[in-house]
Amino acid sequence: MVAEVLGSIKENLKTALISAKAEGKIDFVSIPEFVVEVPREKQHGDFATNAAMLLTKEAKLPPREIAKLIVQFFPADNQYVASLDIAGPGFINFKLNNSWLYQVVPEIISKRENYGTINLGKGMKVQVEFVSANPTGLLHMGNARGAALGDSIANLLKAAGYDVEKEFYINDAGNQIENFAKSLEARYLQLLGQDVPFPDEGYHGEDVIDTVKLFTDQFGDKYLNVDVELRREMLIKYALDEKLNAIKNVLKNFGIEYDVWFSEQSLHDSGAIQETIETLDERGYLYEQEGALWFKGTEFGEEKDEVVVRSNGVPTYFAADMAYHRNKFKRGFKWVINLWGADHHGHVSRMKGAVKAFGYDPDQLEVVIMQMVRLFQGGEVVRMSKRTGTYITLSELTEEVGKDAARYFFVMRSADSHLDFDMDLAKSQSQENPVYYVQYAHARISSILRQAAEAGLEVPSVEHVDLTLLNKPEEIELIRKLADLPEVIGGAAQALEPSRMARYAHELASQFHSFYTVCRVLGDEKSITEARLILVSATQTVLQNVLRLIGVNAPERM
RNA sequence: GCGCCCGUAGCUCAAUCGGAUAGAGUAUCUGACUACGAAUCAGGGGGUUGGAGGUUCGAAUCCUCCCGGGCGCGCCA
Repeated sequence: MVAEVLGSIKENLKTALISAKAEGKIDFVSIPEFVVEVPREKQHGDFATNAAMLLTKEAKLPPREIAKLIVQFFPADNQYVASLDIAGPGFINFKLNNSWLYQVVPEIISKRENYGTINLGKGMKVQVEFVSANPTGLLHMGNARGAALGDSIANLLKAAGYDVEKEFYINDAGNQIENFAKSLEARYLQLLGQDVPFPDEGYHGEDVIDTVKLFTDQFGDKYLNVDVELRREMLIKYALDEKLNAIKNVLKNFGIEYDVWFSEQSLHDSGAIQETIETLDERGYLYEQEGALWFKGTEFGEEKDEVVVRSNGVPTYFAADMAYHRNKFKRGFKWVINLWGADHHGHVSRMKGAVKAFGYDPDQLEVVIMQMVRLFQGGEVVRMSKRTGTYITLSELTEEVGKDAARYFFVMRSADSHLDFDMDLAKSQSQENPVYYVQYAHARISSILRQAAEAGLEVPSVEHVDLTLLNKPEEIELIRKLADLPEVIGGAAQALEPSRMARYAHELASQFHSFYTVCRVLGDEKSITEARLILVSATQTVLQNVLRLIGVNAPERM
């Protein structure tokens, strides 16, 4: 509905300018890309445009003069616009009549869980890859942030009409896997009473010992006196499987299901890496130096070239990553989105360089960089270190804080700001905790509808109710908020910013609470009760839709 | 040293393509529960947007320099 209103205003603004030009009042070649938006200040009307100011240079007239002309020539028959005002340096403010708002409510009631979706993506194939942690340990707070953000971004893009696939890239190859194998081996031998040193660069976490215990429960000392290679192979095979399953489970408990789990090792096995290297070589982007094979990153604006095959013949992680991204584009994704931690930001431009080398548009690859998470507990920073094993895992987070609060906290902040995660606040079941504010609004609504049902009052069907009875400021404002959802989803999807949805959820809840304080739903006048029941039901739907996008539950009681 | 991100109210953060008087939450102060859930609402105070220049009708936003914090800069991933 907002889209229709905006469209009609934009159209009429253009008509006004063209009419003014035809009358010789103003001269310009083309109409600039002006915006019609909701002003920050309510007193500036329902919508405002900067069109007049943008034309200043070209028309060689002061902005307020142009604004006067626009107002003068603005078609009088626009069904939504009640009045126009010129304000400030040359803004034109529109005041609307409320007719369009009363059309929003039935729209929500009829679309229900689909209200808010828009067809921005037109079915474009998009891939969102996130978390993609090494299967050598447990997921930590950083992974958790990536999980919450990535899943919400995927949900947003789906709601905006994209054809989305969620993918987890399993880093199950390379040096860290060998390192992991050595750690497992050391723990295994230690467990069997051997006095062997633990590798310096090994994985010190307790969970590695747990994994080896499980292995030993099953196989005992079967691999004590065998070839080192075989022992490591069996250990790593078992451990990767076990770790990956653990990761899948933890993410599932966090409300996240992937479409594809993609193994790095499979790129080695299938020859995809070799093929990628050959392709780059054929195109002349590789050269040999000091026994290694290098990618000419500098030809794509990089600071330096990168090794793709080491002098020992083993391809680097970068080689695998190139093959992986080539594979993504070969699968037909038109928009490839990666969520990376800030510690990987240095890889963005070289990955884009690689994409370009394959002949794809580097802009089709979009890397969302998220900054580090700092954990606070008892007002103090908790240092997290994988080496020493002192870190909060995602499963501990889910258990202690709960999925809803945790996901809300991660999504609440934009990805590129450092996140201070306050454990105590997230855990607290008090008014300080923002997630309850939103959920409480939903619980309140559920309670009203429950009591209405008990009293034999069902939510009536819209066509039999006079919605214009909803005319108090709190009611109008609430409907207004409900009307914004599609636009908010569109903006958040394009900007890849799920934090906007958390903010919207909070604003909507706030508007509902204000309404609730002023307007009694279950009252004496039947016609008003009916209209308000519909409004409340519509609000419930919108709250549910928004919370679903960010993976937070909408409880009926709390 | 070079590159990227960040610096906004006491604290945690917004501000969508450069727009109007920089907004929320929290903390603090004042007020509201004898009908739908007070995990709520209404209101007050709180700012040189790290600093200095510049660009223009207009800058938290863009440019230059400086200060402070984080993260990178490997034949690791």
